[in-house]
Amino acid sequence: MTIDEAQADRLPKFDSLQQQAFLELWRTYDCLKAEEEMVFGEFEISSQQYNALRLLKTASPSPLAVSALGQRMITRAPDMTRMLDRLERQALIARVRRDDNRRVVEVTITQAGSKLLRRIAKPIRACHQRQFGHLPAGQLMELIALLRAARKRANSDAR
Amino acid sequence: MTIDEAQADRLPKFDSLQQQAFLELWRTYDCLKAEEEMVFGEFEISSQQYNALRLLKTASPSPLAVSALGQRMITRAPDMTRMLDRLERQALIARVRRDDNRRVVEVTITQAGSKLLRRIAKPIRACHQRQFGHLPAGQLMELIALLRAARKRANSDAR
DNA sequence: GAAAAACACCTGTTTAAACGACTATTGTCT
DNA sequence: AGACAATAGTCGTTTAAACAGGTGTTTTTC
Repeated sequence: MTIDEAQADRLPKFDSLQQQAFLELWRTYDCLKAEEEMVFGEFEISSQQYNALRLLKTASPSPLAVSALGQRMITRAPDMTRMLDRLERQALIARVRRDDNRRVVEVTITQAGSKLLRRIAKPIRACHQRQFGHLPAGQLMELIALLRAARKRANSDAR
Repeated sequence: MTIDEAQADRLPKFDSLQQQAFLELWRTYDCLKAEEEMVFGEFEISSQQYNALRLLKTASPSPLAVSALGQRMITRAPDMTRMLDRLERQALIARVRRDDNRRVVEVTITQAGSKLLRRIAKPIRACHQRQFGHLPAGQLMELIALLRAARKRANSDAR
């Protein structure tokens, strides 16, 4: 082992501020996500699926093409098909192939889907309330602004 | 459909601040995570595995029991065994069953593991620099503080 | 107007996550 | 000492994520 390696070997006890920020983001997200997923779990749905249903609900009564839906998802889903398969199996969405362009499949939320969304709304709101309710509105807005600012660069040149 | 349901049907265009905060957290995390995973991908490792290696490095030269390692992971891993299997297959860690308590398996990072950690250090630092470098230190510290504050409740009564 | 390119989605396959049940070892209680 | 409970890790199985390649459809190009 060279002297350089020996030096590099002792990792800094405190990471850079940037690294620390990422770790805190990770930890916090993970913590809150776990709680959220427990709520979704009771309704036999994943947060991704919930996200998709919400997007469909917002679009309704218009349908959304699979690709359009995919682009709007928060977490990029490389396999929309099978995710929609699962939602369809639960009768929460419906798919129809468009007639004037038979390549695209249009997705709509069903009544059952809307109903599920309504049933899940309150528990989810309560969950977020538990998570962030103890922070005053000013701090929340600040947090939101900072998170947006952090993403701004990433959105502009990367991705 | 009842009148109540019809009302509940139109979801609010703007969610509660709490919900908005969670969404921003999700989006930001997802965005940054994706970039980080590309870096890890070049080294054929996942962020979870990196996390484990770092913990082992911090403990070294002492070993860490599987359970101790599991508890320190950021994202709770319900299957340490197979994750360690993969690291062991890459010769990045070593496992030895403890003699005075043959139930526990002690894990140590190998030389190859340390070396990988050293090689990956710079690209990762650069990644976080790209992600957060454009924010002034004051804002970063504020972000860190807010993220910690958000977690505080979740840590105290839940989990 | 036929061939090639582009598009939108689907499918096959490999890999890892998740959940429980299971094995081996140690500690506790009478 | 022997039964019972607790602990530490492993393994089996189901389910979903990821990636690449494939199919049918439309648009473009010559």
